[in-house]
Amino acid sequence: MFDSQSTPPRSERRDAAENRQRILDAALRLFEQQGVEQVSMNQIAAEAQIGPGTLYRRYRNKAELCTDLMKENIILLFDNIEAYLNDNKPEPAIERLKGILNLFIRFREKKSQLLAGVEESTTTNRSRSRTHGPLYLELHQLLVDLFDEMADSGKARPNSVFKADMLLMALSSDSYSFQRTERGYSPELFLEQICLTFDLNV
Amino acid sequence: MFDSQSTPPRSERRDAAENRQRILDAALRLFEQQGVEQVSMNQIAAEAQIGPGTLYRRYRNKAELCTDLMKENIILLFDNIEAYLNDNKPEPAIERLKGILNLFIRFREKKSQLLAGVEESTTTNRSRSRTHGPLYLELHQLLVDLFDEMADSGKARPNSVFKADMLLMALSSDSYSFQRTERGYSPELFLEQICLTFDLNV
DNA sequence: ATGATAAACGGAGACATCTCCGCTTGTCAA
DNA sequence: TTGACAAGCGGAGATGTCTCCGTTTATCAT
Repeated sequence: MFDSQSTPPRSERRDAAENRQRILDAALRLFEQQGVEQVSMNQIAAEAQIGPGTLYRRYRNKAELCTDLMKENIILLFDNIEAYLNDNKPEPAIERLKGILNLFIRFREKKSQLLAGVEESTTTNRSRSRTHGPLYLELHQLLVDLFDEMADSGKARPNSVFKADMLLMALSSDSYSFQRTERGYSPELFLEQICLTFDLNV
Repeated sequence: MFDSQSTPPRSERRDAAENRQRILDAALRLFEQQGVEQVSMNQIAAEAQIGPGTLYRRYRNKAELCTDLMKENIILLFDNIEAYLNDNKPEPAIERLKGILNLFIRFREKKSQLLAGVEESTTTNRSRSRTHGPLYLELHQLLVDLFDEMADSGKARPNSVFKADMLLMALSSDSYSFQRTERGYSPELFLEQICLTFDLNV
């Protein structure tokens, strides 16, 4: 699912592989020192001792780089979710949904900076990086399935795709960090409010 | 409410006023020709025949410039809303809320480009232009009041401030244009889905 | 009028994004 | 091996954002 660029069709050239690693190392180093936000593509190229062109050949923007850096963590997140879902099969869909939201919010807390980097969408970028990344798509599908399951044994069915879109919007870096910092919500209170607002209660 | 920079404390210098007009004219011209997105601050400065420094002195970024260009339209929007609220005092709060959402969506349709410009928030910009502009704040207050009114005569009360934040998030340029273009919703269907999702029904 | 003063100007320049294209280098078939 | 060639490299440069600061200019009290 997430190996689309780490395992290209036919073997990566040796020098290219080395540069990839240099980039990843350099980025991680700089991100730790100065914060994701503050580091420019230029700096990363310099730190990795490659030209800007080489960097941009591989990653069209910082968001893609961050996504690559997060790959492992994203896989872990989905492993967690899968395990959670397996352990809680008998729970009602709504309960499992809450569980997933909880896992995602913890994930967001732990990796807030890089995750913000992943979702960063400079208006200049033609493609909607946020909504088209694997993280979004995968989560979206998960939510849609749960909403559909809830609707099956329920009454009226709001369009699950739309509902999932709105929920992910509400959980976006932008929204979440606004609520955390400006409105002063804790992760727990935030989740509670989300449940109230999106009608996710027993 | 919106005259904070068009009527400064003590009279604007004559040359400054002239430049302001040159900027506004130039921006409008270029925006029409090439689309808001495509026009750079540089181009605007050149077209207005002023230095970049002069442009940035007045508008810290394109979003501020767009806000200024939208001032009249924003005032008109709120006039419309006020009129609507006056004409529909007896309607239940939920009905009035829908009316407002409808007005806002029409507004968004009519001025989509400039409005996207207003909400543009390059991640580099420290200040959250979207959530701190007068448009957001005013709308937010309106929504909060209506939610509070609904809660008065209702049962449980989700935090109105939070709910309003989420609703505005859902109505943001990002979210709206995604639903319009990628999900293929018409303005009417979008509104309907919003009502379903946020539990705004008779 | 005129001079003091603060506001406004403008453009050089620091730094960022992103592309283009000639050069280099790994790879694989022969 | 080796040679052809696609893949990869790199840095100059186009364009953009945004700031700094020496210079100009409008305004107002005198």
